[in-house]
Amino acid sequence: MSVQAPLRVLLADDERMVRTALRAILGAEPDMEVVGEAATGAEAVPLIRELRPDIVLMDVRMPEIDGIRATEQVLAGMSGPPRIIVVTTFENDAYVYEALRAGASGFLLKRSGAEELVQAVRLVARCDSLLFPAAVRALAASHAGRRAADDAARTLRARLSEREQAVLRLMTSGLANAEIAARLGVGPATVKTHVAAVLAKLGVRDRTQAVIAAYECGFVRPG
Amino acid sequence: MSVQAPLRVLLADDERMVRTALRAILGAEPDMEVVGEAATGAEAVPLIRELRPDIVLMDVRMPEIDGIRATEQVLAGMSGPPRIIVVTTFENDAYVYEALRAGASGFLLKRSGAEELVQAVRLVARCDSLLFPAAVRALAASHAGRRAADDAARTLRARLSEREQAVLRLMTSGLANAEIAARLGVGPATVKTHVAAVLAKLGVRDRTQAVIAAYECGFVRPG
DNA sequence: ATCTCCCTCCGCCGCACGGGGGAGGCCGCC
DNA sequence: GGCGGCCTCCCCCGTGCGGCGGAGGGAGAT
Repeated sequence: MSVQAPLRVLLADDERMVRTALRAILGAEPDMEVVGEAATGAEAVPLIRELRPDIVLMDVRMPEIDGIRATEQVLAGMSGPPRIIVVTTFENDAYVYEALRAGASGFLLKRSGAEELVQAVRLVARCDSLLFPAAVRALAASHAGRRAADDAARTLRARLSEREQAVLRLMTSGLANAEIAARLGVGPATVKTHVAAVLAKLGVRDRTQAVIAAYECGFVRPG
Repeated sequence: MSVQAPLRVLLADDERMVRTALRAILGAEPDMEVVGEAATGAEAVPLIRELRPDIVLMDVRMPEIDGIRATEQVLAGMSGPPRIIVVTTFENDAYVYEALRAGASGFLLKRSGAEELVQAVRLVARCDSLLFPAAVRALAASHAGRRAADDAARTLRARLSEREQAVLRLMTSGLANAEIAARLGVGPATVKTHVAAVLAKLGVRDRTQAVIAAYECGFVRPG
């Protein structure tokens, strides 16, 4: 149950060393697999269409077609497109904004540590929210944010069975397992099973993290 | 620790029977106390200023001054004003909207059951968010919503000590007590103490409910 | 007909969590 | 000086939670 299919990641960066480094970091994670590399935006777009990775780490500055445009093209021309994390060196607000407008699911700085990178990939894969550098949070209120959140909620709904969604919803109401069982008219053991499934599918440790994920994904909305 | 000072509630409704009913319902709760009643808006405003209740249940339709205006006047003329829940018979969107504009913290229908009523009072007392009837949710994205949420976050910040806020913030990151302890550079026992304080002050049962409250209050914002 | 997924439920187990109660040091307020 | 709030930390204890493994039945796909 914990050994789901690994996350298939594609790297798009013009610097070979960066790609090597990313591959090393992500390859060390048992649940991730780098399925392809591209050195330019023009290379990346068809490769992504062919390989259909779960996640793309997309550099902003690339020859021929930059990362923002490549993101646009990928998202425009695919059904069930991958989640794209835009990677850049500088905290340039314009880039962040454009990346969001283009439909990127995440934004990451190259100076980020390995741990942060891995976390970001997992989080985006889990619910494709866009909440990494603080800079993004401020902008998230705009259109791009809403669209991405709705999108996230949809994919989350798709991944969870109906019963699991119901359980998650009740979890986000602060109910304990026994209370959820009473509400749904099933046994406590059944609820435990569903909760375990939700935790596994969301890739989280406990119910608190599940509730957080539900909020961050827009699966539930705060008042 | 669970026996904090009871919530001091004031009732403003022109129908005596309604007041009696509300008093009966709220009086049955060990943590609530009805400290006063008013039959008109004109009566209510000075009474609220004098008694300084935590919560006001304010009817919309009242003689002399209606509930909306009374709400405005109370909030305009007091420091540390009470949280006002506007009560009405009909799901009239205009009323909801006006109530929010006036600064009400909650909106409740008279047809609500006793359970929903006490829940609403507790929730508003806890974090004065505004999320009861589904009708409110739709409007909450507007200015009034933002303002109230900011307000809520402020009062929440005021109630929690600095350390407690830090702990709550880390809780909303999905961290366990031991991890929080590591981040803050203190012992696990200390974190447990802070967590217990947060739970008590928020009036919730466990860390999951605390995280939910934090989101609902706008203490943390989703991506 | 077989396979897979979902829903239902069972046991066992370890542990983090939360409740209760206590304690010492620090600071600011009255 | 005393009192209260905050931060720090300790004990014990019960239990809800989550991990692990198993099981049966029903629906739909191929």
